[in-house]
Amino acid sequence: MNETRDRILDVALDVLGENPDAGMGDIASAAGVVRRTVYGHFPSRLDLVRTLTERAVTEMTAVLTEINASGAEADATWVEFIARVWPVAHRYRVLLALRRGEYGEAIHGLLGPVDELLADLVERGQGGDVFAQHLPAGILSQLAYGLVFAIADSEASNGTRGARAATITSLLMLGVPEARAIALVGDRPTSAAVQ
Amino acid sequence: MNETRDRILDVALDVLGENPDAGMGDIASAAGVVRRTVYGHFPSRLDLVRTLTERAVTEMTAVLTEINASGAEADATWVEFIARVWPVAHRYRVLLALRRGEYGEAIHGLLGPVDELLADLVERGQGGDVFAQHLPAGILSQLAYGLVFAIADSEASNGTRGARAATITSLLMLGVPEARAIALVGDRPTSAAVQ
DNA sequence: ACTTCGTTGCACACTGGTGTGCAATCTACT
DNA sequence: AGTAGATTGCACACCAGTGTGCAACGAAGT
Repeated sequence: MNETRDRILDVALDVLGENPDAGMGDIASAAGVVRRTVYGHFPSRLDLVRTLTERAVTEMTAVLTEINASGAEADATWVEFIARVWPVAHRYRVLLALRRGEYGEAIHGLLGPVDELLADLVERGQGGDVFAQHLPAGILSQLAYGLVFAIADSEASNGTRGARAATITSLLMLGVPEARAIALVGDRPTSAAVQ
Repeated sequence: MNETRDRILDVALDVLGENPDAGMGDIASAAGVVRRTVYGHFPSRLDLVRTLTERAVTEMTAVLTEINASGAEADATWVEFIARVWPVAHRYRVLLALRRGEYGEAIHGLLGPVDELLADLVERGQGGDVFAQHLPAGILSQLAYGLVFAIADSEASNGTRGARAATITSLLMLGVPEARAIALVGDRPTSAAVQ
């Protein structure tokens, strides 16, 4: 029923992913629809972006709270999180870009819950001497998942290679020793399947 | 003689740093000058941005080639580089934002030499088993100095604290063990002066 | 006083994007 | 056939930013 609306949302994620400054017209034609139609579903550009963001936040918080409840060590939890989020990270990478710029304020607000969950996780890791403590949890968590999205963006994201690279790199940055990091990702069925 | 021109450049770095989408008008009034005057010095917005970038590239390549010639170990060289570049990193953080967006192509091209020098350094470190090898040198170097600028941006950059944090964090990400990383920055007179 | 040069203050044309209004059309369902 | 809802095709007003043209102004140096 809302098939057009959904298609617009999907396509918008792609188009904005390639160029965060793309206009409603670009999105419309990419969705095989006329500009006017897009405005029929989303009264303003901000509405579109906001909906997109809400979607992403919902998905991510769901994954995060679920994994967090498993009670595993912080670094293992982090690995699990990246593995689960990775398939959509590339699609949602636009959010990082959107956070600066016109709608920065709005996006930032919506992303709040995710930020909090991640900061809590990192703080837990720091408390257990699993993560490094040279930076406050709030900042370190931002940098770490910013890094993950940056890798997802950098076209080194071919297949599962990117996921492994992103996981290891972010773990290193969080202060996990290289040997432990490799052991952690090595444990994972996902990466075991690679080559 | 070119005192106005210089002031415009300085101020433009500030203004664009806070909002990469700021217009010529914003820059002009921030420089205490009329929009028309800015166009007198820089025929187009791109000219302004390009000049700014060239400035940054010149400074950075100078520092990098000088330090690189000292022949120290790759990780020590990296530490030295961050320490030397840090004072201006916050001012030049715009470049990272500017790299995406309208003039991305042009900026990216100008930044080429810096990218190469950094990639070479990281590659050298990887060859000597000083840096991790889970990612190609080109990408790893980009991520590492992107990280430095990100920290410079995140207002955790109060005083010399930020420099220390940025150095340690980037070293960790490059695969340097925490103990070694701390020893390296601990050696530096700059960070020794902190607290 | 005269000239030069940078600066100013308009006015202007142009572009590209946003958001709206409305009648016409198409499609699906009954 | 008839109706409802979504989609289309235009036209429009509007805004913000860019870049230009030109006459006037002001301070410096000669």
